[in-house]
Amino acid sequence: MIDLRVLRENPDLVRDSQRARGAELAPVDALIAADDRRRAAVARGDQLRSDQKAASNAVKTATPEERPVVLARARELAAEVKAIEAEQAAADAELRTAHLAVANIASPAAPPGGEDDFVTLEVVGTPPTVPNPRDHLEIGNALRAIDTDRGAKVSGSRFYFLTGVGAQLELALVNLAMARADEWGFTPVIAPALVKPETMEGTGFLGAHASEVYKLADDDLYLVGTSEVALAGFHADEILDSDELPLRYAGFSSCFRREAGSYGKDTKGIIRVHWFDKVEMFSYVRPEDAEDEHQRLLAWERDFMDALELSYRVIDVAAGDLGSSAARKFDIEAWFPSQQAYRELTSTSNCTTFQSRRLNIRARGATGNQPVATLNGTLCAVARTIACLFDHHQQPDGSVYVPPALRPWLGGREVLTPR
RNA sequence: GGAGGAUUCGCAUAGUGGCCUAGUGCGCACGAUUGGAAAUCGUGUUGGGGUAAAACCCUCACGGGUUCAAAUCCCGUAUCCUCCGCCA
Repeated sequence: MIDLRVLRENPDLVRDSQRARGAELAPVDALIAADDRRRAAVARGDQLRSDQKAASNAVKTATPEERPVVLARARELAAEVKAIEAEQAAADAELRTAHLAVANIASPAAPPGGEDDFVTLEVVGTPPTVPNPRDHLEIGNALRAIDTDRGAKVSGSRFYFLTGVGAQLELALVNLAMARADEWGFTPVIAPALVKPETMEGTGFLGAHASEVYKLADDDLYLVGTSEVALAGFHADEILDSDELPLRYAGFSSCFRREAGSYGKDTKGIIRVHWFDKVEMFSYVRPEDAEDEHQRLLAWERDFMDALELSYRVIDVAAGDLGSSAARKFDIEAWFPSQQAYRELTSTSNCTTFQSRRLNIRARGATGNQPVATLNGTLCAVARTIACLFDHHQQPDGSVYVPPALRPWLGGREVLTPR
């Protein structure tokens, strides 16, 4: 949710953001109107309640003669209060709906435009030159590391088994990611993959992308698409101590995505799947520290890419391609030789105070209690990272090079060789 | 899945229809006292809405209901605890 005070004082800031996102302006005007209506309803309701309270107090001090009159007046006011409260509840609901319909105010620094209007900030490393590169699935099959046929048999399309060295590679990546995060000061967390509707809504995933989310109808629970959801919900309805910020968590969980509307995209292999495991970084910071923290998260993501010896580029995602919660987003896209293309491996978003308003997360400070800023960043999305490692580090002889950082968890192996 | 019990301002508690504008202790903050500290004493200390600032309104797990009036009575829900059943 955006800050209604900002909207009241500077509505053009919000309108500019909507334009940059390529979104409609109507929801902004609807929100302004709903805010006005609600405040009017609150003022009327408060006045009536005050009157009714006075009338009710008069009942106990009334003499027996006065009592019938006083009581009648109190009854009348009670009925009016009941009516105005229904009106106020309707105005509240209307405001909430209008409020949820407006995305976070995009950073003025975010490039305007849509998916293709990103700005490349940096290109790191040199893409390897592999003659006749094979894709990750061919390599994974040869190594008996990835089994999508049996994944499909057991669970359907976009499912897979990791077997043998594939399974070990997942554990190696997760261990490396968690060890690094721990060094950087993150609290390691194993997070639940099932969350309540209010948690899912609070993180902004039930808006435009609701069709991406799996729901368990019988239990009123959602499967998370990222541990960001659980890590954001972790401090919901809490007032944090300003002095203990920043709070940083590295969460591991399975992630589930319906991938509705992505038919035909990345159907081969494990780049786009319905389920994968991920280590996600999540920070709670003071609002004024959010931009610096965003740069730190990006730096940590790059550090991990560097440890895996991948070549990649960093892009500044355009306003129109931001999630509804994000004010700014940087993606790291790694080079896939078989596709001769950069593909997204990590993504870090600055959600400013948008999520914390929805989830009611504040910090106690000198100027009162204020919403905190939340930021998230992928440390390692396992399946896609394995796909990239196979593709990127394939050797002409069919083996796959193992970067030193992963070797401690792979029995010291320097290369993976088909048996 | 079944049977009981619990949920009050950071923590512990008091509170069975109007004097609750929620008391007390601990903790915390500030001040007094002190050479400095402890102890002691005093003051303050839930959160939100609203306003130019006030006034004012809401908040006793949450949602309904009864009543002129609800922390208190009634119904439902959630969470936690104990026991039974099942179970990795």
